[in-house]
Amino acid sequence: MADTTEPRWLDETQQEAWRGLRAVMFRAFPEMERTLKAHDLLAIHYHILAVLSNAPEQTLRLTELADAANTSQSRLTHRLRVLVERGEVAISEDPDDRRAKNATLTTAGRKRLEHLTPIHIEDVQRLIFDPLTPEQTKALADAMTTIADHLCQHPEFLNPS
Amino acid sequence: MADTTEPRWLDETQQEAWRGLRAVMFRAFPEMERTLKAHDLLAIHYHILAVLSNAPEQTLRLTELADAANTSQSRLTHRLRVLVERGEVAISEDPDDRRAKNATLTTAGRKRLEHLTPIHIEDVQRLIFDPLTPEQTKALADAMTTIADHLCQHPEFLNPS
DNA sequence: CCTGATTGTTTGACACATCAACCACTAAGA
DNA sequence: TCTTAGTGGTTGATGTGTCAAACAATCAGG
Repeated sequence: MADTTEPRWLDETQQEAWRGLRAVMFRAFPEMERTLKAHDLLAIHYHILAVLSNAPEQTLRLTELADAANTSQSRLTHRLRVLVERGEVAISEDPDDRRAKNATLTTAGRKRLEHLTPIHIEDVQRLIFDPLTPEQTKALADAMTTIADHLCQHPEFLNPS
Repeated sequence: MADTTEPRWLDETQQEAWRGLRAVMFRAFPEMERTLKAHDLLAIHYHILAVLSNAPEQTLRLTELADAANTSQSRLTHRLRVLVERGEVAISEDPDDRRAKNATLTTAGRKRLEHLTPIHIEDVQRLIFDPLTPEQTKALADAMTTIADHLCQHPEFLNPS
């Protein structure tokens, strides 16, 4: 049966915000991806390395890694293969739960990350933050954090997941 | 030769903003895509229809359409095929420039869009705007517009393009 | 008019993302 | 300890995005 409630149309401000978000999403992110690709890495590869480097012992359970890298487990498995083959990440069985595995950043992985980080950060500054005043940056952080928290705290909002 | 200038590290606020942007990018957008997919449409298909519906005569040159939909021409060609097959978009040769083609929204396409828009808008509200105060929304629009303008006005910032 | 450069669009090969189905293991209840 | 449900992770088929290369039409110079 059809939903007869009136659609919640976007107001002027929301339309602006939404247009801008899409432009950033579909222009800035692919651009960063291209830069990383020139160094034989996908953005997701980079983020896997980055997330691991911030983890205690440089190690994370795969499920946590997938979550922290904003990706699905299946995608993580697929992309991780390359990093393991290159010796930049090592996988080990978890002693406490034999279903689980842990991923650890290797020395080679760390080296790779340290080399790439300045390059990637420069893209982020150039494409995202350069045009913003400090006040705009602060406001952006505030809004994005609010949205992100809402997304993560209400996973039931997401479809099959 | 190595670049010896110090990398422009992200400060605390920038890191927050960047983390949030990535979370939204990699959680909210795919979620919207899933909703549209349940209606046999990719997000890009939806946006093609939406952009056309706002164009004068519901018609746009393919290059302009690609730009307005934040996508590459090649991707546009590929995805347009489906919409043309379904009779939701019509392609016609441009009389003035025989290289060019124009895309027009058909009645069927318009119907399709009108049906889908409330569904998609609801996702946008739910996943993006619901947790924000009007002030946060305004600030978000301001920041995103600034970034997006900067991106579009400096296409030379983008790689091969 | 030629010529070369540029613009508008299409094509095909390949790599990647997605999803559902799957296997292995753990946990909770009877 | 059997059973069933749930969790952690992997797999493979399928469709999509990307890129470089192509093509055709126009434009600018000589």
